[in-house]
Amino acid sequence: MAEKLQDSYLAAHDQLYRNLRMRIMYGELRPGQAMTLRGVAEEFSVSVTPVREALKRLAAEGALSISVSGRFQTPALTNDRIEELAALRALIEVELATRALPRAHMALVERLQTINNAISVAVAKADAVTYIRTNLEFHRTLYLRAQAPAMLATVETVWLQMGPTMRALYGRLQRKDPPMHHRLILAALKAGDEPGLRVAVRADVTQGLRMLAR
Amino acid sequence: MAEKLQDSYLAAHDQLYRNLRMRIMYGELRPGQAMTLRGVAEEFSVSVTPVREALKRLAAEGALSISVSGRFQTPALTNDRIEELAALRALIEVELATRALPRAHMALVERLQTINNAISVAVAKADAVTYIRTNLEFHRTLYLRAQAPAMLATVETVWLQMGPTMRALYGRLQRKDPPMHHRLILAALKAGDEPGLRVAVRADVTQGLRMLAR
DNA sequence: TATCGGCAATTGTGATCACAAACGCAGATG
DNA sequence: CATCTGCGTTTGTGATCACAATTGCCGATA
Repeated sequence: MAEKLQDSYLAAHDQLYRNLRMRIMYGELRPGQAMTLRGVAEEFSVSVTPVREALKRLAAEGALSISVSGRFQTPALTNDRIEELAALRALIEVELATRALPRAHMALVERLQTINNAISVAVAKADAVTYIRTNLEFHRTLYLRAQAPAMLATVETVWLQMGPTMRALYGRLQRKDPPMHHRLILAALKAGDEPGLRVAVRADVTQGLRMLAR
Repeated sequence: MAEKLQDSYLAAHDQLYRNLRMRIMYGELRPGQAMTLRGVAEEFSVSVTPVREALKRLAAEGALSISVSGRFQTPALTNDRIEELAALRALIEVELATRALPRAHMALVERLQTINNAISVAVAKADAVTYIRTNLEFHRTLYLRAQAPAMLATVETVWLQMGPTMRALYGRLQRKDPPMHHRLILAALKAGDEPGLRVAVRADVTQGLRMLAR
């Protein structure tokens, strides 16, 4: 195999996948944005073969939609689908937070508070991409403690599908308030309050949905 | 594009994907079973290019695992991961059933009963593959009524990951009892009993987990 | 008999090419 | 001014090839 295993070398298609995945999940691409095999191939100076694998993989995860003729573009979600994805987030993330709670020590809460400060800065600067990235980092850091890799992978797929739409929503809303629900989450973590944690996580995840129903 | 759109022609890699996906989800492959690009290519009389796309896609969905050197094989799940996947099933399928309940009319219940009879036949014949397929068909038929395609797709991915393991489990257990929990589900559907439905679905989904903790 | 070393076969990766279908813009037509 | 018709360009698909790394088997050695 051409895949060098020494150190942490990654195959070309895997580098492409990770790079594009970040772009999509963190809202750097608008909904409906088209991508072509040769376009991406030229941008990354590779042939179309690894690009095809990366785009197909992203499409399989719902990060890209494929037109009937096979063209790739970021998905433009309907309101119904947004509601569904938000409900999935609520279901899974409440469970992940619950599983993380007994393992959440002070060091974790402090790390979360640091991330929370970064979120506040991003909000103040109205930097949508940084806001989305740090916000997801907050959630991921908490859920990593749940020791539930399959659940985390599933919810990350949901985040991925919502990426372009979240960018469009947050960019439109221009919210100015710091992350209120995150403070509730931190308080519940410190107090070991499981019911309170579940309510706080559910509220945080569902919050974005409310401003959709404008 | 080489993709003919007339009628319902599918690209070669898509045919491969669907075929292999069925094999895996319905337990026709054992855990840890290896697959090679050239092996599959020869079996389906195509080149390695479409095979690579199909296998990569399945790997992205967790239906196949990739070794450090890039080889493909069906996943051999740890007990922890099985517990996680069962918990995901419980979370999502309870929600899907709840959403399907208000739309579940008599015709649907009758279709479910027909499928249930087929399940009993498969159990009596100790046909693990048919049992798994018809059992999932029972669940899918119910959940289709929920009008929640993203949730259904997510839970199908979970089914996919558990396919080979379920085959190994059911093959070992040789259960003889007809689907008890399914009768409870049907009764709750007929009665419009949402709490009862949620309990029945959760029990049905978690049931397989218990015989794992032998 | 068990273990190690080495070589041949196997395997995944990425580049390149031909091909057919869809796209998109320009020009003709009403 | 709006709509349709062509035609060149763009795009995804699948086959093939060279390559490098892994695998696995066979024989040598202790």
